[in-house]
Amino acid sequence: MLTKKGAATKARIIAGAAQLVAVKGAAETCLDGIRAATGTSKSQLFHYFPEGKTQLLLAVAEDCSQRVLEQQRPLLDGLDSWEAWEQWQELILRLNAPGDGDGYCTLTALSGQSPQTVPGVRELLADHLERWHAALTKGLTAMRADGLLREDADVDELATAVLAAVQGGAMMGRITGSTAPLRTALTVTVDHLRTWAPPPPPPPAAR
Amino acid sequence: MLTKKGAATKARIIAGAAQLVAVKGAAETCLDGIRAATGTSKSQLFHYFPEGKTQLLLAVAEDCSQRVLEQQRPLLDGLDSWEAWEQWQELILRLNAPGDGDGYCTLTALSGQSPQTVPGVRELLADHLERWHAALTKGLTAMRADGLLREDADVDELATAVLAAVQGGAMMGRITGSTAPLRTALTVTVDHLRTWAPPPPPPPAAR
DNA sequence: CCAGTTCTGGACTTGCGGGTCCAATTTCCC
DNA sequence: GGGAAATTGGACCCGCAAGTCCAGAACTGG
Repeated sequence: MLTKKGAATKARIIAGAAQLVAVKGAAETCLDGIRAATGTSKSQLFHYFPEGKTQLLLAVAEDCSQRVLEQQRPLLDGLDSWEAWEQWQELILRLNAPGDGDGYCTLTALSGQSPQTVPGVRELLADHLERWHAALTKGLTAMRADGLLREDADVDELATAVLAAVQGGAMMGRITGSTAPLRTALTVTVDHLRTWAPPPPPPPAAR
Repeated sequence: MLTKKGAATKARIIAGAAQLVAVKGAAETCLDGIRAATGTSKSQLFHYFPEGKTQLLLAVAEDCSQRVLEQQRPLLDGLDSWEAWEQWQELILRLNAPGDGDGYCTLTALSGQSPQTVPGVRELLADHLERWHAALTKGLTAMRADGLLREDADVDELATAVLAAVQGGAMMGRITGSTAPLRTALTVTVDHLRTWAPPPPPPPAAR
């Protein structure tokens, strides 16, 4: 049971909490801050999240995980050509720009902190990575089937490397306050994918 | 002024705090826990770190940054051959094994949390990455000079990519509880370095 | 060995933040 | 329109953890 108004309030709480977590970190975000930021009262917080802060943080993590993947669609599901990869790269860079931090910063903030604190977050993040990885793998597999990658390319490993580059690059970017590391890491890694393109066909006459 | 005994106590506090931070996270590590773990009293904590917890955490971060780099030496300073890179890879994997977390986990724990909380940590981490990056770049530059890499290789970018792979791989490993992602990311990225090796000299007779 | 400093133990204060409670109000559905 | 259920406000409690304080022990240099 949850009326339209109730659902709206709940969503508002999650959004506000995500914002605060992204800015201040999970531990430094107190319920009273969330209350103030969302124009709610303490009782509402516990009405919608009876188990308190941990449940709320978990909901925030779920929401952000969803959002992060959603923001990459439909590109993420169609990484089956070099053009698609290029567009995706640009999208990733744009999403990691200093701005709002619509989920990105929030998730990473949680990933650094809550795994030890909030039960379930670790599993959630693992699942998140898994889904992301699966999408990359799917695209690479399609490319291999299309002859854009050599038959002996290990798409699984390549996908892992790309994902690691994104995570690592983003983390370095957060620390240095620049998008350059992410841009470089992504570019280099996707360039690496290209080294797995089959050799150009020998000149028609030869062999 | 700091007697021998005093210095020992201070070091003990830092080490104990680092341990706790690695396990529970910075926010969840309370002074009383540190006190208990190091067999000290509250007054000692504030005697050696008058500014309290933030100062202590910063000291921990400094110590770990030092240690992380130190653990990689002397290999880190001699990455000027493919053999050296291979050994370094293995060392990194070993250091990121589940075990003790001698600095590794601590630093990453801090990097995810304290930048917003403890002033100075962000700068410290940026410096840490910078030094690490410089060492990688130095090795690659030497290799390029030795003809192990093509002249047009961008050693700076390559170093960034390697570093991102390490960071991202380690992060994914922490979440999934496996060293596989790091191993894969590192392997793939170092393999990429190899694609920048100059083409093998054409067979002596030919051309 | 003896001042002066450094080091140590532990009790105490204080504020903050998570969580509880209940009474009032609104919304939903019939 | 009326009653049950969902929603809201805000005062209150409580424990924990940061930080303070001071008295006493241990160490240092001359």
